[in-house]
Amino acid sequence: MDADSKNAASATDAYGIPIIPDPSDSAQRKRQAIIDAAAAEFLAEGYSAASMDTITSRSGVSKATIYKHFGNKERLFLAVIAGILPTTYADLEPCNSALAQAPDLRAALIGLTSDFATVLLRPDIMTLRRLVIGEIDRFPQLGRLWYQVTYDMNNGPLTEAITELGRLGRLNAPDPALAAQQLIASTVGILQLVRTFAPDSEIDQAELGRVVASGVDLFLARYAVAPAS
Amino acid sequence: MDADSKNAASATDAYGIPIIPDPSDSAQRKRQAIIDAAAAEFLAEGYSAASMDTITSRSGVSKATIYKHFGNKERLFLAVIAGILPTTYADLEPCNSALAQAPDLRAALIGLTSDFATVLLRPDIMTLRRLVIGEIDRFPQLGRLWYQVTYDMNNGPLTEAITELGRLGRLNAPDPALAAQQLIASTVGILQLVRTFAPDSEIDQAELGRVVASGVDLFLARYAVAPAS
DNA sequence: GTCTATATCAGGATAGAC
DNA sequence: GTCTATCCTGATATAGAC
Repeated sequence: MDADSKNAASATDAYGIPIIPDPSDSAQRKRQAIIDAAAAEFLAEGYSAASMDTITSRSGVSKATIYKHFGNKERLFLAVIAGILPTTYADLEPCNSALAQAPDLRAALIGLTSDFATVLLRPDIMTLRRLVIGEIDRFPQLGRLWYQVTYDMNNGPLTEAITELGRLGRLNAPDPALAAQQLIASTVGILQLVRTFAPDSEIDQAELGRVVASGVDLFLARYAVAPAS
Repeated sequence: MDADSKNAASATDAYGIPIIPDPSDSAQRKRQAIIDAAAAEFLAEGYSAASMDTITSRSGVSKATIYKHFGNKERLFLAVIAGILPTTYADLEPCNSALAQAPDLRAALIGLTSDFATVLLRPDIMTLRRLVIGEIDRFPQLGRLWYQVTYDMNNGPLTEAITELGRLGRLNAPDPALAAQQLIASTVGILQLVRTFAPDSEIDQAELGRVVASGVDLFLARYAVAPAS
């Protein structure tokens, strides 16, 4: 389709300067095709039942190429999961910074936890989560990676926000890290637990709102500083 | 070692009455040996990586016998897990009934959730839990079974206790089922979540007590009826 | 770097004697 | 009911040409 390494030596940019392509340009595309095919297969079948033959046919690349790139099945699996994990949580980033300044704290917390729940309950993320949990004993690295990603994306920023709200005199949480865990657990965690064992259950928006609101009220009943009334 | 079906026809009890043994007495013992060996193999390797050959050697029974008893690998797996699940939760039964009459509600809730946590965080139960979660897509029945067992053993009785405490005027929980989920989630759930992804981490009793107590305080801050003070 | 063709072996499952 | 011996498919991984 596009320029390949074969004719790359004669290609020039707008200034007539030869474009030196990454010698592994085609290799990179193949590498990505392998990763995509492998991800689909691993998510559908799990690690052990996944077949390198199936990954080979779906990727359109020969099996020998896969082994040249990734060495063996374990390394391919780790590369695939480690590549997927951070990107799935990327949707959660923006919602934390404004929390400390929100005029209506309850509404802000409900919005935050609802966003968390909506992302984390997505079927593809739940499937990935089940896969990682099931393979933790075989791949302990994935547990550490999962912990780091969820901490950086969820618990870490939330803990900081709770600390800041404490400084502002709006919350009274002696242990902000634990308070953050409690807020997550009593909102997202409840819904996640049910969905973990019931993969095909629909995400009922009304139930989501009800559980999340009740969890936020639980949190505020314990940690909110009573306004002058 | 012991009496087998071969010489059973001549065995008599204390009254001289011939003991008619269950014709499948030896078969039952073999069946149990298969289940034990299979449980060890499945818990160690997962479903797909578990080997019927390994189960065969460890059980001391021939492979053909295993297939006569259980038909195929899937049915063996389901029989094993369905057999283990209820027994692992049997340790939780007694602690619920006395809850409504406890003089010190906070202490009683801390004791209850501590017992829950101590059992559910046991490494063998965590391993079983990871296995079931990882195989949910292949065996949706296990998800329903898991839900039923945990509901009957945990959430159900706890919901009833909260309802009863509401009738007694000691709690004010408009949705007892949700309140029960919140109590579990913000105590056991937090510890379980961490251990799910960190299989080798020790269960720190001090941390357990701290998290459980804080979760109970969270629960009571929202639902306890203030005593006359 | 990439492919075709193949080595090598373990997997689940069964036939048939006893 | 139980065993021994075996079938056959599919698995991961590699050798060697281009």
